[in-house]
This record gives sequence, C-alpha cells and structure tokens, in this order.
Amino acid sequence: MATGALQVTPPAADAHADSHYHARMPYEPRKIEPKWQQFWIRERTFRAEIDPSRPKAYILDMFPYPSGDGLHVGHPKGYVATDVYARYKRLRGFNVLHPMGWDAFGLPAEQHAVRTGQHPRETTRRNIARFREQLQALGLSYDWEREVDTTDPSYVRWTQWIFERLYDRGLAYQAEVPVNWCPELGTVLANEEVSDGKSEIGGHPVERIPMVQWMLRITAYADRLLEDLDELDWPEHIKKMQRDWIGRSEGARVRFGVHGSDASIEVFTTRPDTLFGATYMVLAPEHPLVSEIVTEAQADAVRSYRESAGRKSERARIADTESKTGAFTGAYAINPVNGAELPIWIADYVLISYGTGAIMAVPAHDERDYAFATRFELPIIEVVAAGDITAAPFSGEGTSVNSDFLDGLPSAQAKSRILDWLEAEGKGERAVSYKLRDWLFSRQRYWGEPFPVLRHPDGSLELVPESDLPVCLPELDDFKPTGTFEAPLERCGDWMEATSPTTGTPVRRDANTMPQWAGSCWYYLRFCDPRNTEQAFSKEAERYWMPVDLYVGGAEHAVLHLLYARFWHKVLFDLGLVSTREPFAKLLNQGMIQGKSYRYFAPVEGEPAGGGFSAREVRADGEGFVHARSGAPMKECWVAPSEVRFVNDRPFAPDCDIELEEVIEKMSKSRGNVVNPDDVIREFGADSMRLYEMFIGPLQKAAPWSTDGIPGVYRFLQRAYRLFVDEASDGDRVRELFPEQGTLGQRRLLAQTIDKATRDFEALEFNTAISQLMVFVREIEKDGPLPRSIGESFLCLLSPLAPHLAEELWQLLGHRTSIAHARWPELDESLLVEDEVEIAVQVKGKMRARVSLAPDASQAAALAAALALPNVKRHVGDGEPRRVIYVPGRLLNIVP
RNA sequence: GCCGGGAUGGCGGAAUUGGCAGACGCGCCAGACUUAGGAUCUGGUACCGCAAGGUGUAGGAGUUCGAGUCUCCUUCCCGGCACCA
Repeated sequence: MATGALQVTPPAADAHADSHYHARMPYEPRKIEPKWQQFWIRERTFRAEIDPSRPKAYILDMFPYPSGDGLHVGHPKGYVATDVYARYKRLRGFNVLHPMGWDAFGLPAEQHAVRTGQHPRETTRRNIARFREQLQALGLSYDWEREVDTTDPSYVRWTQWIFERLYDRGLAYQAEVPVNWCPELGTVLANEEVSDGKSEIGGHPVERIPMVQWMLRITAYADRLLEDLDELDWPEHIKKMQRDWIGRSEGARVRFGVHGSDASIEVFTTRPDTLFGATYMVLAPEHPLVSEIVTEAQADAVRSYRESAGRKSERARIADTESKTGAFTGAYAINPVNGAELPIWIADYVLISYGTGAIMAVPAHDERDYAFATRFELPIIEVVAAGDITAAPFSGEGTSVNSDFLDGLPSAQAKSRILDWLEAEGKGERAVSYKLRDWLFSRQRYWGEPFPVLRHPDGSLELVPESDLPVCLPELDDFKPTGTFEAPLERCGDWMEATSPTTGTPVRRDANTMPQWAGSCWYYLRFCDPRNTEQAFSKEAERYWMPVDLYVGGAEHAVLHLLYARFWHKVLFDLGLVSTREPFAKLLNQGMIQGKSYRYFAPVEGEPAGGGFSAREVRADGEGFVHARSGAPMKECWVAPSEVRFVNDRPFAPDCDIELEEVIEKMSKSRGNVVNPDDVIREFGADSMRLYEMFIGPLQKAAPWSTDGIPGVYRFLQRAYRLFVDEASDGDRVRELFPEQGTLGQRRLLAQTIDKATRDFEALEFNTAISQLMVFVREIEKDGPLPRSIGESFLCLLSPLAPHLAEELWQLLGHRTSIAHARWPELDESLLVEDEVEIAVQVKGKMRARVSLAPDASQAAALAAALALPNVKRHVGDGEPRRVIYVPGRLLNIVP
C-alpha cells in the first residue's frame, strides 16, 4: 500500500486487511467508483438530446490539449466545478449539455515526433486515451458520445469549411508583413503568442521578418468585439484585458505636406488639440516615404540608422525605451495649422505597425517626444497650460495656450474645434485607431489543419471545393523544421502537386498549416451536433443549445482563444449560421492549484553538488539571481517535497546542510511539485478528490495543494456513509430508516441545508455548500434517528459533489434509477423561520451580552429583556438610554 | 511606470453586503472506547489574562449608534499592460 505523509489510513486495498478493521469501515470508494463509472457509460446516463419541452443548460470546459504528461491535480479543478454544476442543473430539471473533447493539434506532439520519429497521430491517440481514462476516473458526467477531436478528418473538414467562408468574405488574405519568426520553433507566431520578444511557448527569441502569410481580418470586427463585451457576464479583468488588447483610441488623422515635395505625411494623433505644439515629425524607420524624402546630405546617416534598427531584436528595442535614438532625414514637413516647418526624423520609437507609422511630435505634452527632443535638442513649445514644461512633459488635459484660435479652450473643446477646422480645410479628419492587428494565421508546421487552397502558376488562388474537403495531411516521417523558412509539408512533393478541379491544370497546395487556435474557435458549436456529416452543425441544434451558459477555463486564454473564438462566432453570425452574437454568456476562470516545492541556489558555473546556497544568501537581480556578497550569478535548484529532510520543522536538502526555501507556485515537472490525481483517487477515491478541490476555497482563487486536507473530506464521506449503512455489520447492510418525516429540529436542519446548498450551487460557491453538508451530517442524528425522506433529500444535495457515493446509497435505499435524474428537494420556507433567536446586545456599539427573543419581538420587549441582564445594566447605568438601535432578529444597541 | 485584484487564527478559508469576526476543514490540546491507534466518538482551540476584563480582520486616519465590509493615506503580495502617438 502506498505510504507517504497521509494522516488517515485509506480503506484497505488488499482484501486481507484484518476483518475487524474492514467491518468498521465499509465505505470503499475503490469498489463503488468504477462500478458507477461503468454504469453511467453503459446506461448512457448523461446523454444529451434536444428536448424543446425542457430548459437547456450548456455547461462547458475549455477542452484540453492532451499532453504526454497526463493530468495533474490542478487540471480537474475546473472540470469538477462544471461537473458539480451540471449535475446540480440536471437535478433542477434542466436538459444539460456537458461535453468534452480534445484540442489535439499543436507543437508538443510535433516536437515529440522530431525527437522520437513517432507520428504525432500516434502520440495524440495515446495521450487522448490516457486523458479520457483519467477524466472518467473522476466521475465527470460528460456525454462521451459527443467527444470531438480537432485532428479528426471529420472535424478538420469543417474547420477548413469555415476557413473557406472567411476567405469568401474577404476576411482571410495573404500579405507580406513583418512577422514574428521563431527560429527555434521553426515557425511564425501570432502577436498574442509573443511576449517580451520571446515565444510564449518555451521562451525562445523571436525575430521580426517580412514574410508572406495568411492573415485573418479580425480588425474588421474590432468595434463589435469591443462593444459586445458589455453584455457578457465575464470577470471584469478578462474584459479589461480584451479591451486593452483591442486598444481602441479616438483621435484624428492629419496630413502634413513635405517642403519641396508632393508627398504628404499622414499621422494619427489622439491629441489634435496640441497640433500647434508640434516641433518635429517622426517616421518609423521602415516607413516607405523615408527613401523618397531623405536628402543627399543625410542619406548615409539615414541608411545606417535604418540598418541598425532593422538588426535590433524586438527584445533589445523594447528593453531600452529610456534612451531614444533616431536620425534626421534632412526634409521638413509643413504644419497645416500654421505653416511652420518641422524637421522630419526617423526613430524606432515610432512603430510602423500602429496608426500610420508616423507621428507629429509634441514634446511638451508627450513623454516619449520629450525624451527625444531633449536628447536631440529640438524645441519644446507649451500648448496646454499646466505645470512647468521645462522640468517635465505634461500629458494631461488643460487649457490651450500658444494655439491661435484654440487659446483659452479646455482640451475637450479644443479637440472638437480643431477637428472641425481640419475637416473643413481638408487637412485631416476624425479617426479611430486600434492596437489590435490582423491575426497572423499560418504556421510552418506539420501537425495542423492544411489550408484548403490551390495556387495557380500565375499566383491566383482557388479554394478546394466543399465536396473535396477535408484536405488531409500527407504521411511524413521527417517532422523537423526545414531550417529555412519553408514548412515541412514542402517536402511532400506528391502532396504539394495537385490538379485544379476547375481548369484541370497543375496547381500547388499551401505548405502552411493553421495555428492550434483554429480548432478551438468553433468546437463549442460542433458539440451541439458532433456527428453531423452534412453540416458543421445543424441550425436546430445550434438554436436549442447555444449560447454556452457557463464556460470555465484558465485565465491564460484571455486574449487568445477567447478573442479568436468570439471573432469567428461573429463571422458565423453574419453568415446566418449561428443565432447569438456572442458564444459564451458566462465565463469563469478557475484558480490554479499550486504545488509546494523547495529550492536552493547553485552557481551557474560549476558543480551544483556541494556548492549550494540557501535562499537568504542570494538576491534577485533582474530576471536572474546573484550571490548577495560576491555577486556571482546563481541558478535555482529544486528539491521535490518527498526528498526534503525536515529538522525541527525546517526543510533541508536531502544530502547536505543547506536550508531550503519553501516556494508555492504552479505545478510543473521541473519543480518536482506535481501531484497525480491517480494516486489521490487510489488512496481516497474520486469523490474525496472532487470534494477536496471544491472545498479548499473559492473556485476563482489559487490555492496550494495540501495532502493533509483530503482526510478531512474523506472522513466526512465516511460519516455520511454511516448514516445509511450499519458500520457494525460486515456486509452492506442498510440501516432501517424511519418512515416518519422526522423531528422539527431535523426538518429545520434539512431546510437550512437545502436553502444554503441551493444558493451556493447557483453561485458556484461550493466550499460553503460543503461546509453546510458537513454540519448536516454532524447534527442530523442529535435529536432522533435519520428519517428516510430526509436521508434521501440529503443524498440529492450531496450527489453533485460526491456522485459515486450518492449513487451507491441511493441504490441501497432501493432505487432502480440513477440519482442523476432525481429531483432536487423542495424547500419548505416556513421551516427557516425560528421561534426564538439569540440576538446581540451592544452598549454603545460594544458587545455586552446575548438574549433570546422571538424574531419579531418589539423594541420595547427587546430593551426590557436586555436591561434585565446584569452586564448590560452595569454598562448602561441608571439613566434613560439616549438612543436605542434595534434590528429585529439581529441586534440591539443601547447608547446611554 | 500605468491599470486591476488582494492582505482575516498555526494553515486553507467563512461572515445573509454596514449589524454577534473566525462557520466548515486541517493542525493542535484534553477526554471516551480500546490489547493497541496514524481508527472512531466527545469536548476545547484568535490573542493577552488565574479571573473580572481587555485587545484583535496588513498599518494609520476618518464617517457611523455600530466598520473585515464605506472614504482617504501608507506598506506589502499577486496578476495584466508597458514606446500603441
């Protein structure tokens, strides 16, 4: 039997555990859980079918990428939460759609293939089987008949079909754009997949290189993606992240003439009211106008600056935003408002990809321009009256000065005045700019959906006809990146060559594949009608099940999956294929379950063994660590909890005297802090595991996994079991339950429990619901034996959380059908009203006593009862109270 | 730097939203049953104090009869964004 730091001996696994022990602990999750898991599948208990006579609830988890590592205890937290909710909703009479599937395209399988030569299809199949097994062992009430796999040709077919609809609408196009090329991964990445100039996956450096790529015109939906957030019941911080990512700003486009040239420079600004304060212009180094306007004298300087800016990695550029660099083009622009000549510079602080790639610089009122102007000794003119602009720029709003006809106007009015003027003069107009860029949609990978397009020798494109979908991946045995910018599919000459179905002439396929996000953009729709071979999903199914009523997943998808899926959904809405504007009505992010690990430090150079340092000898330095005294660079070393030596409760390394530092963070293999749910289930059962994960705190909050907490919920389940099963017998002898409806106290306790459980389940606050169920189990037999009706009601309340145990007891009570389809118990509200309540008596706001009263007792009666108490009398004194505050049923406060 | 969120016993966390702080669980203490206990059951457990009593929700001010909850300031922690004109 497994040992470890567990405090409770789990039920004997080995049948020959001593019989005395066995008889006293008849609750054996190991026996009953697999039995019910098989029952649910055999009986198709959770099969969902359209039934217009019943209200529906679509309860969805973000489907996982089936990695080779299997699940750790952190993954199921969200799955258990949705499962509890789904089971609760079924008991409330809802027709519940609760499906699960696999987001199975993706880089890890392909990297594994590069290393081992195993086909991603094989590893994916194996990983899915393992994930499914692990999820089923948790007793999750999915309708497994609706399982989808994004890599299945019958699914890929419709992903490609939707891509074709995007293409038809002009929302998918190919363009040469500076892309995020990651040499290490051998592919380009979307903006959303890059942070700090490094790939989100693996943290590899990313370069910006111009390449022809597929793009999806998500920017066409920017406004709707922004506006429709308002109607969603989503966590505010996720909405905010999406708003920030879309980054809408209102302002103006203004055209500046170029001295001695026909060219004009268009800029975007949110502060047209500061137009009179512009003292120079800046173009992004890549701006096409640069070569046109640069003077001969400045040509060398400009060329060398452009080259050095091009060499600079994204990361290096972002790293020093403090020091501004640039070069003068020698050309001058003309300020449309006053004809002033403004020198035109190029500088990498202006980004080609935002706005127009050019700015008017108003150093007095913009920090970046101020830094640049100071560095290159350009003039600074104050046009918004504010502090002291010789000391620092002022970017707030104020009153316009030095601005001709804007003088004296507050910023808001100055803006609209100048905008009217610009529009009247034809020099500019109101404009909106977004931070959001079009979505870079192709990857130079093998394991993804092929693009259903054919390219003619003249470069024109043709879609693969609907009837020929899906375009399947060819077999391949070498998955390595090509080392060039080509995709691995280029290697399949046979596959790349095709014949046009319209002209019969030779055409080439596209060697790129779609990013992993493609499949997850619409899987929630396929779940509505997963076996449809005629359409992606039927109208009927979509209308009945959509929208998703509750969507639970990790917050890391805030601007990736959730934005992409909303975009596709809106396109499908415009095509009349879906009936809701938004796919996910309510969203919740489950908090991580963290692991505990222990660390020490070792020099980066040299042997870690023997050369370790405890955390207090080391300090953080930027992104790394250094030795506090010597300044030598240090790296973290991790010790798994099971290897730590505890001396007087302090953690030490297993083989030397270094004191370790306890660190609580995300579970990961490298930290050695991963807890496997299989082990927990083996020792305590899935019901305990489920209960524990729901009990440790609010769903949204991160919480560290603690092995010590599980025995607590396990004991609770044992107690619950013993309410129904005679612990002294050696079989499963069901106790005689009383036929009556129970004592008043019992009925009251049940009513309170129904009330609390109902409210908490609705609010997804499972921790407090569990605590009430614990109170119920502890108290229910205090004034009499458990009546059958009350016992059955309790099992219904418990069943969403501990379904195996509930099913088992339900069956022992003689029921033939699953408790999953029982009815949620009725609440008798009258039982919630107590005859007498204890209220608090305060004197001048301080607690002095408690007194029992009828809940509707009058103030006079309450006061009289309170003043009769010696402690109250003493504090109040003899005089008349100056003031009395009485909240019936709660408290009485006397101010003497 | 900017924008969010947070800080409650030894620990995870409760508190009907301004009304008895610490529900429930872990841990700990005591007792019962036991040949035995890492099982089970019962009771206790915020802190100081023998007690009466006093003090307590990161720290400081304020509003109120009454503040964990509202307002202002400070500290720390966790997320997100970070040349977006």
